[in-house]
Amino acid sequence: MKNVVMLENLDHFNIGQILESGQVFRFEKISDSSYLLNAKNKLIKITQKQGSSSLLIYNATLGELDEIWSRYLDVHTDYQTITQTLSYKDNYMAQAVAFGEGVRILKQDPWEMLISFIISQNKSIPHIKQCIGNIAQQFGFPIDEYDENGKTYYTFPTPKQLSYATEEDLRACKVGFRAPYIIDACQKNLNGEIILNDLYLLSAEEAKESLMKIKGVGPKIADCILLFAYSKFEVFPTDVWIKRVIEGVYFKGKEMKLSEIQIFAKEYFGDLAGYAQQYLFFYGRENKLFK
DNA sequence: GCACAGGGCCAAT
DNA sequence: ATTGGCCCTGTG
Repeated sequence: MKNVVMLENLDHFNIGQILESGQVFRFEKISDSSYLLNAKNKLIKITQKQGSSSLLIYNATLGELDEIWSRYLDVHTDYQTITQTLSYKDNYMAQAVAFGEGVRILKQDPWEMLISFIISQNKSIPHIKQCIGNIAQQFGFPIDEYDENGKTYYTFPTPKQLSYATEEDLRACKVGFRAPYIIDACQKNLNGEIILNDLYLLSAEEAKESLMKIKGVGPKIADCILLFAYSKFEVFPTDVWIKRVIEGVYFKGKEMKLSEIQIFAKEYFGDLAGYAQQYLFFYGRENKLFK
């Protein structure tokens, strides 16, 4: 990791909060201020000192910073307006934003998001990470060795690479009943039934409909893909955590249907729903609220 | 040790 | 529209 580049004057940017907010799975914390991040077929180390507005990215060049990482890390979005608008909504939202002041929504790879969130269903985050790691190790390419621990890291497999996996192979990666879903995603991708790059151009609604043709992709998983890969910020992925938070904060603890929560979020948060979801998720989960 | 839930979805009522 | 079952693992 000899190349290092620096990003300065970042506000509303906390790499720890960004990575720990449940949107990304291929990272590990290696010290109080450093993370290893496996993305874009590369392994980088990101260091941000406590409270600092600058970032060091190891194993990256200036060219890669411009062409890859500034977009991936969403450094050009103005979060001042977003956080302010949401904070004015209500007191609870203001607390959530204050707690997760440095959260940003990454622009990740659609294929990796598709498979990752198919795996995510009815699993806890550590388990999701483990399965994705297993799959990368089995079907991806090795990348740089990280010389501080001598461990080998792997790229996320392409659709072609992953299509060589049998159901048995996938089950060996501990994905369980999701194995046929992953196979279906590979097939629909390779035979052109779904062209992931085309979904950028569609509305969130159209793109969601398309994603849900894949087995194992329901409304929640489709919304996660739309938000974390396609930057469709008007969606509101509603999982058990968010459901409990919304019920607790906005409906006096009354049990609500998913469809009702979707309608509420769209109406209340508008085109910032995706950001709102991310702050609420991070706040609720880190503090084990409404459990 | 064992019940339970985990960033849900499918298939059968 | 509603509900049971699901691979597997960490937690209490």
